[in-house]
This record gives sequence, C-alpha cells and structure tokens, in this order.
Amino acid sequence: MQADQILVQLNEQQREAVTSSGSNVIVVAGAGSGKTRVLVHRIAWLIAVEQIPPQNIFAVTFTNKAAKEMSSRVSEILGYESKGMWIGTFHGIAHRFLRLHWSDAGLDQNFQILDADDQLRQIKKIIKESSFDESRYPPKEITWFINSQKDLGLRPDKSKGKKGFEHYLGLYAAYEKLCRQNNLVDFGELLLRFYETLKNNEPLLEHYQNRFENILVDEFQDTNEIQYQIIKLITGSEGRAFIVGDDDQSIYRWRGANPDSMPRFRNDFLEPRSIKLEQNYRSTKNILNAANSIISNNNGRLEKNLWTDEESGPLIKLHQNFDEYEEASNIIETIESKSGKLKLSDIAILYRSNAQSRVIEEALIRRAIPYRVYGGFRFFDRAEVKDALAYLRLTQNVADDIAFERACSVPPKGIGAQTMNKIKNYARDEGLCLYAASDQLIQSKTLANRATKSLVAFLETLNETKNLVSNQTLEKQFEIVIEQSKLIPYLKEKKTEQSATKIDNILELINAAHGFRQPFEDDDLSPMQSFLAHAALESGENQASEWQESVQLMTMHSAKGLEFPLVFIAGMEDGLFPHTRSQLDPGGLEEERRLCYVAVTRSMRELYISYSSQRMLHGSMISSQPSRFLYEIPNELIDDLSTEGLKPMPKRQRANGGDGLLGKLVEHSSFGEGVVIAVEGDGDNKRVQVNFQSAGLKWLVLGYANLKIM
DNA sequence: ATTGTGAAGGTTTTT
DNA sequence: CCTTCACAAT
Repeated sequence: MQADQILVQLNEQQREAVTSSGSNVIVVAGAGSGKTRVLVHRIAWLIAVEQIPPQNIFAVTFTNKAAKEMSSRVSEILGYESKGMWIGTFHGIAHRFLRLHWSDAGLDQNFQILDADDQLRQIKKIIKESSFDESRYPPKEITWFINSQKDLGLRPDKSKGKKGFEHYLGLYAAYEKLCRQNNLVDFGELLLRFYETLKNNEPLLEHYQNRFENILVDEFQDTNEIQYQIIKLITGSEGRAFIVGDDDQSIYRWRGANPDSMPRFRNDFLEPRSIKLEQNYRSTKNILNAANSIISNNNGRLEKNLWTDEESGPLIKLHQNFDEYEEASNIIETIESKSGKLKLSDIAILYRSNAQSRVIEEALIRRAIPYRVYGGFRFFDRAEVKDALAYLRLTQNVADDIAFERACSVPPKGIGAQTMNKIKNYARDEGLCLYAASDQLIQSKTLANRATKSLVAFLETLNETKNLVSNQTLEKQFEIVIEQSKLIPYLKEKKTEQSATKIDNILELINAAHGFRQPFEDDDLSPMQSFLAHAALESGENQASEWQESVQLMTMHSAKGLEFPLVFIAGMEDGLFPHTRSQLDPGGLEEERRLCYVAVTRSMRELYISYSSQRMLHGSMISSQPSRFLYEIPNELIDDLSTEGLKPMPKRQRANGGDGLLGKLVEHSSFGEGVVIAVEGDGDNKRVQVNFQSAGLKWLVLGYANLKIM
C-alpha cells in the first residue's frame, strides 16, 4: 500500500487531514463532505505509511453501524483485516475494557449489562421497596435523572440533584447499591466505570496512554461529558487525538451531548490543528441550498460554508395530505412510479418518531413492496428473545440473577411470585445468588412441597442443559438451550396471534448464532459469552434480515451518516416535527432544526417532504399545521404538489382563554405553544383532542368531553 | 400458581 | 392507540 494510493481520491483539505502530522487535529466536516472517508483513510495512512501498529489505534464512533462500516472500509483499503485495533462505539469499547480489567474495575468477572428495559424494571422495584409513591417519583424520570448524572460523571455522593430533584438522590444511591450487589452494569455505568478505572489506576492509565498514541473520534459533536473526559484522559499529553465532527449535526443533546464539545476541544487539547471540509459530494445544489437555508436559522454555529459542484437537480417535492394514511399511500405511489429507475435500497423513508412507521409499513405490505425498518423494536429487546437469552445466559453463569428470575417465570413452571420472593429474601439475607439460595432452600425443605418440587426440576434442567451444551458449536448450543427451555412448545400452546412471530424470532436466534463471527478481540471469552455480550449492546439488526432489495425505513436520528438517492420525509408537521416536547426548553427547537438539517442532507438527489392535516395520535385525531421548518426553505426550491399549496405560516400565540369551547372549562394549563385543556361533558368521558383553529390559535387541546370532532 | 379481564396511564430521539 | 398493572376467577 503506497501513500499516493491512499490519497488519490481525496481533495486538498481531505489530504491535509489524512496526512496531518501535528499533535491534535479537529476536522470540521459538513454533511456529505467525506467525513467517514477521511477517518478511514487516516487510519489506513497511519498503518500503511506511518507504520503505526494497529493495536496503537483507538477509533470510536457512536453507532454500531458506523463502527462496522469504518472497520470494513479500513480493511478494504488496506487489502487485509488489521487486527488489534480498538474500533467501536464508546459503549462497546468501554465494555471490552471492563471485560479485560473487571478486577481493577471492581466488578465480578461475569458482570451483566442492564439494558434500558431492565434498568427501568430495577428502578421501579427500588421505588416500590422504598415505599415511595410512583406518581411523585415517576420511574422514567428517575431513570433519566440517574443516567444524566452518570453521563456527567457524577456518583450519588457528588451529584447535587438540582432544585426539585434532591429527593431523587436517595434512589440513585439505592439503585447503585442494587447494581453493585447484583453485578449489574447499565449503559451509563459502562462509560463511567471505564473512566474511573483508568483515572484511578496509574499503571493502567499509563499503559493505555502509551498504547493508544492515536485516538480517532467520529461525530465528536455528540460526545457527552463523560465521553469527552474519556477521550481527554486516554489522549493524555503524548497522544494524538484526531476528531471529526459537525456542530450542525449535533442531535443528541437530550442524551447529554455537549454542544460545546467542538470549541472546547480547541482549548483543552494541545495545539489543535483545525481543518474544514466544506465541499459536499453528496447532494444536488437544490438539496444543499434548502439545508443551508434551514440551518442558517440557528445561532452560534461554527463558521462553515458548505458548497457543491453538483447540478441543481430536481426541486424538492412537497405533498400535503389529508391524514397519515393518505400520506403513506402517496409515498408508496411515488415509489411505484420510480420502479425500474431506482433500486429499492436507494430509497429511504424518514420520520421523527418510531411510531410513525406502522402506517407506512401497512401501506408497503399492501403493495407488496419489500422494506426494512431500522431501530424501533430492537431484536434483542423483544420479550421472547430475552426469555431465550436468559436460558443461554444461565448456561454461562448460574449466578445471573436477572436471567434466573426470568427463566423461572417463563414458561410457567410452578415457581410463582410467592416462591420467588422467598428465594430472593433468603438470597439477600445470606448474600447468595438466587441459584444458590434456591439450592439451599431445597435442602432445608423450607418451601412448600409443590414449590420445592418445581424448583428441583428447574435446577436439574439447568444443570442438564449446562452439561449438554459443553463442547458443542455455538449453533448447536443454541438449539439445545432453546429445546431445553421449552419456550417454543409453550408459545405454540398459547396460540395467540403473535405466537408464530415470537417463535420465528426465537428461531432467528439460532440463525444469528450461525452467522456470528466472534471478534478477534474477544478471544478470552467463550463464543457464547462473546455472543451474549454483543447482544446486549447491539440491536441485532444485522441478523434480523438481510440487506436485500428493500425500502429503508428509519427515524431521522438513525439516518445520520447515511445517504440515499431518494428520500422521503414524512410527518412534517408542527408538534410532531419539531416535536412538542422539544418546544419546552430553549435549545430544543434548535436541536430539532439540526435534525431537520440532517434529514434533508441525507438526500443525494430527490427529496419528497409530506405533511398531513390531521393525524391519529394516541387514539384520537388531532389536526395539525405544517412544520415551521418548511417555511425556512426558499420557495423557489419547492415544487408544491398539493392543490392548495402551502398556507402562509400560521400565527402562533399564547393561549388566553377558553372561548369557543363546546363544553365547560374545568382545567387549563400552558403547554409550550399550545394549551392543555380539560373540558367537561355529559357523555362518556372520552378523551378527545381538538385543534382550535376557529379561535385563530394554534392550540393543542386535550380534555375529557363528549365532543364530536368535525 | 396461572391466566384472563379491565382500567389506567403515557405518549421523541439511542447506546 | 398501545402497554402495563392490579385484581379476580380458575
């Protein structure tokens, strides 16, 4: 591999970045300006030209998709798979570190990762045990609080619980205790523990600082505090950090991403060299102009001027629809009209929230168009898959209490809540895992006869499974465990509508095992352990279905980093996008606008934007106005396909009363730019949502009434 | 102990 | 609208 081969396809700025020899580099890279390409070529440059051993490279991104893409492209350019590099998501890398240094990190060797669902469950449990009222301590809010503290790097003792949140601290502490006792690590903990372990262990830190002389970070604008500190720590004074990002594409502020990460880098890191990538290679002029025009409404951006050499291309098509069903069929109609000219996989349908996919999916199914949904339900988050995983986990570690409890209850095997409580109490008192506690309770015959019998049978099955599984291939192991779990006969028996799908999902696990390639860095783990570790951190999208020829459906968030010749943006309505929830805090709207910028710049050539006049939301119809972002696109770039055209931007005023209500006003509270109103009616206490256009207001009205919706 | 029912509650984005 | 939870009936 020669230097010029790596540089041949790069423009001047890209080359400058790739070959940079200074200490720290910040690349401000606009959408479609070859960000990933620069990173990939930089890594290849380091290995092939600078002769840096791959194990001295630490490259981190935010999504599994991006990480995979990066490592496969590096291999492609080098012509071989370079081993020893640490390349992955922050969470993936932290996890790997903790698996290697579990002892230094103060963990048991077989610690388990708590996913979002499990975490919420545990927190609910704590709230209950502390006999707090769930309404005063909403589990989701507590979870959010805990996670945000961890993102900031704060333990309960350091955490201050801002005004109104002081009483959450106790729960945070209790949750931590529970996690420690049960050897559980949640997503936030992965990062925090990684950081703390390095920070507090001089020799370890020195080792990794020396080892990783080259640190590369993608999507730097989305780093949160703890991630930023991790990068700073590992870089140390000797390392070189090469970071790439675009402040205009920062869309994870709600997850703790610090919008100042980019400017901050310039102050915190030694002699940073700044390189701008401003030429967009992806989109037509029209698309880019629209995107630039939208984002120009944000304040405090880094100076950047994105331009393109491409032709103007087609106008942006705008489609008004009556409701989301019409919207979906219009999209599908357009797709059909393009058939033959485009591959289906060149088409993406983007939306703000996962819930929007359902109606579109139904329409696609009706027309027999293959599609694929990213995100949303994660394969490994499905209940039946987690059930099966619980059995798999138990074969690796009987002390896995979460798995133990889960496996006890599904399929039902005569061990109910009563028995489980006794086991748990005993386990807690004696400091045992549930498995050991069960065993002792059996010996001491303290449980009811029937329960004891069931428990004996269950433990026997577990041990038998463990034996059967040893020395088998991964695939075979899965088959055995699934067989032993009797989950499939149980589901067959139930004969509910979803049974067949659930069974398919469980069987899909076997396929996943078949296709699983253990990463070389996991060679100290058994294949099963490796698989399970990855299952917790990945959505399982690569297994769920093949790429094949299909239309791609995903949220705008998931679309970041991807590009498509034809893009649909659906549900372009105020309240949905920008989302109502985002309008409550000041930075929220700007973040939504960046998301809009991301969505628009996914398109290489054709862009269809649609909105509906009304839409079903949580069971009732609401009417809605076109998104304010539509008015930020210059008119001459838009080809309006609807008969009426885009109405002038509706006035947005504060609510000031209840004129025009069809019922008696009983309650009324401000809700961002709308207002929440409860209306009393004499009918069947049905929840309705009406838009008060008649009052000239953009109001969202929620209430209880027997109103009829026109 | 398990299963079925109905009421209540919550509604964004992800590792 | 969908999910979750509590409680009653088996």
